[in-house]
Order: sequence, then C-alpha cells, then structure tokens
Amino acid sequence: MSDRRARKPPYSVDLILLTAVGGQLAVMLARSSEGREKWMLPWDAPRSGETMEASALRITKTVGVGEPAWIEQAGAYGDAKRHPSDSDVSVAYAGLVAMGTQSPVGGVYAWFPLADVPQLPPRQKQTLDGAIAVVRGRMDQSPVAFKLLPPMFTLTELQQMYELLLGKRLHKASFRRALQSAWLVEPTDEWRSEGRGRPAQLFRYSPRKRRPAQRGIRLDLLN
Amino acid sequence: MSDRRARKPPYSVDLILLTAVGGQLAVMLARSSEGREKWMLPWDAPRSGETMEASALRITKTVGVGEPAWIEQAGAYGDAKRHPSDSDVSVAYAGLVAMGTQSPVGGVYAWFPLADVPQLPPRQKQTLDGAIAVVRGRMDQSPVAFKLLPPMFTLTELQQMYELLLGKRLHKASFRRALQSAWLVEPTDEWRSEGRGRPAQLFRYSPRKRRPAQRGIRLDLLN
DNA sequence: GACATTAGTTGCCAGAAGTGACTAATTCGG
DNA sequence: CCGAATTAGTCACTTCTGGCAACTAATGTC
Repeated sequence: MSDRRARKPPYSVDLILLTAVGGQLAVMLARSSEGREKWMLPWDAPRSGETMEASALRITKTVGVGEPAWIEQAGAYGDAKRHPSDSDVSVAYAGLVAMGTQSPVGGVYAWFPLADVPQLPPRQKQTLDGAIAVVRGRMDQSPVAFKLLPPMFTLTELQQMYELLLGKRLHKASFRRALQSAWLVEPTDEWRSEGRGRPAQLFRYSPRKRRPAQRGIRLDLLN
Repeated sequence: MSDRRARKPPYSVDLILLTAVGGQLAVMLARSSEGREKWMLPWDAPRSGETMEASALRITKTVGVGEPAWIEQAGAYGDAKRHPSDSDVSVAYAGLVAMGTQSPVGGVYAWFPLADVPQLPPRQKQTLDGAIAVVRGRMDQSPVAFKLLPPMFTLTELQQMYELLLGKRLHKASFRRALQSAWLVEPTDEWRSEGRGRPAQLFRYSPRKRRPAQRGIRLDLLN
C-alpha cells in the first residue's frame, strides 16, 4: 500500500494472514488511512519485475509479523466490486503465522477473530472467505495445522488446532493413533504443566519417511 | 483473442479446456496466427464490465465445443515469463468437456493429448500444469470424472476415467462397492454390447441425498 | 458346444477408524 | 496427608473400509 495515489496499478496483491488467537482463527487487517474505523486486508501493487509471491512476502514484512510459516496463492478476484486499489484484478495470497508470535506494528495492523471481522471492501470479503476455504481444503495435503503452532506443542493443542480448522470435534484416541501411524511428530523430553492435571509431553513436527500410503478413492465426499 | 493489437490489457483470461480422447486427457489449443505451427492456450482480454468467469465462458463459445460441463478458476500467473497478451497477469480457468462432443472449429482449434502438447508460451506451460493439478485435486470434492463422460456410461468407462485422472489402477469390486455406497449413479434399462463379452449396463450420474459422511482426518496424505 | 472375453457379484481377510473405559500424574481443598 | 477433581495418555472392543481372489453371467468366435 506504498502509494495509493499512484496511477491505477495493473493488479493488486491481497494478503490474508491467518493465525490462531484464543481458540479462534484470526485474520490480519490494516487500518484504512481514510476513515478511522475502516479496515481492510493488507495489499499492495507489485513493483516492477517482482513476482506475485515476492510481492506477497514483501507485504508480510511491512505488517511486522516475520516470515509466515506457509504461503500460497488463494485465487484471483476481479468482478466489479470495489477494491481499495483501483485495479481490475486482485490476486490473493493466504499465509499462516504461528500462534503467539510477536504482535504487529501498533495501531495500523491488528488481528481480528473471524467472528469479529468488521465490514471490508466488497471484493475483499469474498477474497477472505475464499482464502479460508483454500486453507481448510489444504489440510489434507499440507501440514497446515502445524504451521499455526509454535515449534513445540502438546498433542492436545495439535488436536484442538485440527478441530478448529475442521470445525468439528475429534476423538482423542483415534487422533493419536492416526498421528502415530503417520510419523509426523517426534516427542521431546520436555513436559508442560498447565495448572491442574497431569503435565503434557511436548512434541515437535518432524515428518519421517513413510510408505507412499496407497489409499483408495473417496467417492463419499462428492457433492 | 479478439484483437491482439489492442493496447496492453489489464489482465488476460487463459482457458484450459480438458476432455478425454482415446484413454488420454487432452487439452484444447489454438493455432497461433503468427507462425504456422505455434500453438497456445485459448485466451482473451476481458471486455469492460465482464466478470472473469464470464470471459472464460465467452472464450469457450469461440472455441466451438458448447458449454463446458464444469469450469473453475485455476490460479493466476504473473511472473516475468512471456505471454501472448502483453498483460502482467493471466487468470487461468479450467473447464471440462464431455468426451465425444463435437469437434472444434476447423483448423484453428484442436485437442492435444497431454503427452503430445507442443511447446507453449512460457507462462502458459505453467498455467496448463497448474490447471491439471487443480482438476486432479478436485476429484474428491467435485464429480469431475462424471463431467468428462457422456450422460450415459458404463461402470467400466467410469472406472477408466477415474484411473486416468488418478494415474493408477483401481480394483473393480472395490470401485463398485464405493460407488454403490456413495449413491452417485442410477442404472438405466439400456445395455451396450461392445463386440465380444457380456453387454454392460448403462448408468447415469444421479446423486442422491446421503448421510453427511462424517469421516476422519487424513494425516496420512501429508507431505 | 467349447472357449475366450467382458460384466458383474460374493465372501474373506487385514487394516483403519469410532468409542468408552481404563490408568497416570498432577493440583486443589480440606 | 488424603481424597476429589482435572488433564494426559493408553487399551480393548467393535465397526467399517478396501484389497483380493474366486465365482457367476452373458455375449461372440471357432
């Protein structure tokens, strides 16, 4: 958003940064310079010679939450709905930031739980919804849930992250059995006591080589 | 591709039309007006006020293979690699056409089996690969395989389509059992005799209401 | 009519996933 | 110090799914 008064850019790159805050998914919004309580997705026009993904990464730097643990294109939006830039098309990038990392630059940027997202410019509302769908859909192919967690975590935290992303409860024993046979995590020798109850062992993400998992098709998920 | 000498468009819409030809996936290419044996993906600049998807549908009309059975955005590509339009960004739309529909407009458009795709403009090669990945990835969520088949088909044809898209063999009995419990097809009272062997019953795609299929997570597919 | 060929079904088994009950380790309140 | 409450972690049982081979069924070829 370096210079919003520049001439109409060829396109804009919109950033949907997600993290987990207090058991909720949250998205990073930027305070609009016009109007005090107007918010929008962070965006910018690409610089010349810059790839789209490079633009997206540059925008994350501006926001001040370090390198996101994962980033992926999440569609292009180009209908007539209004966008802060005057561009005809916006390319969305979804990024994940581990929970509990440093807070963004004061005043301008802030995390909003998804339930409390204020009104956005019309095209950006669509963009946000689409990006969340992309992230949720990626869960099976990419270790998305781990990217939202700090390097060390308890299995209960991991399960809660999956439940958050899937929007449904999982059974503890089944979850752990699946986790075990997938060789995705490695126990550390640290334990964390969370007030009352037995302390939980901390694990880290450490995918091991595994058999190619020759599994069947899933006709049961079709519309 | 209405007027390639117009001034630089804000963006271009690239179309990746896929069908099945002789047991192979095939993509629709357009003959480039410059150079006799140069081919490219069909594309055009959007008309003013037209949504991106509307542009994509309009391009399919130009090609002459009727309305595709399915269409979906398949990413935006904007690196420095060359594109026939001079635009900074191309939005890709993947579309599926049922096999055996009418042939495209003579001379200008033609189906190319994926194995025989000629050299494409650099950005379009990426676009094509990405679109195929999108279609393959959609198989579990969307009845993609059915969209590549005519309205009535044998179960063997359906299975072969799945095998084609998945790139692996499936077991006949398992495939049919899964199909049955998914309530996706309905038998007709027609049969087709394909030379020797027992005739096959024809089915049509007819998804029935089903239980929400409360299934577990799939940690086993993670990278 | 014997045989090859393709379609379609059945039964069995191994592995995966759903579930509740169990044990283990800690805090808290007396 | 002891027991209830709380959270972590495991186990055993059941159900479901998918892979597999063998079977029946209907057609064409010789």
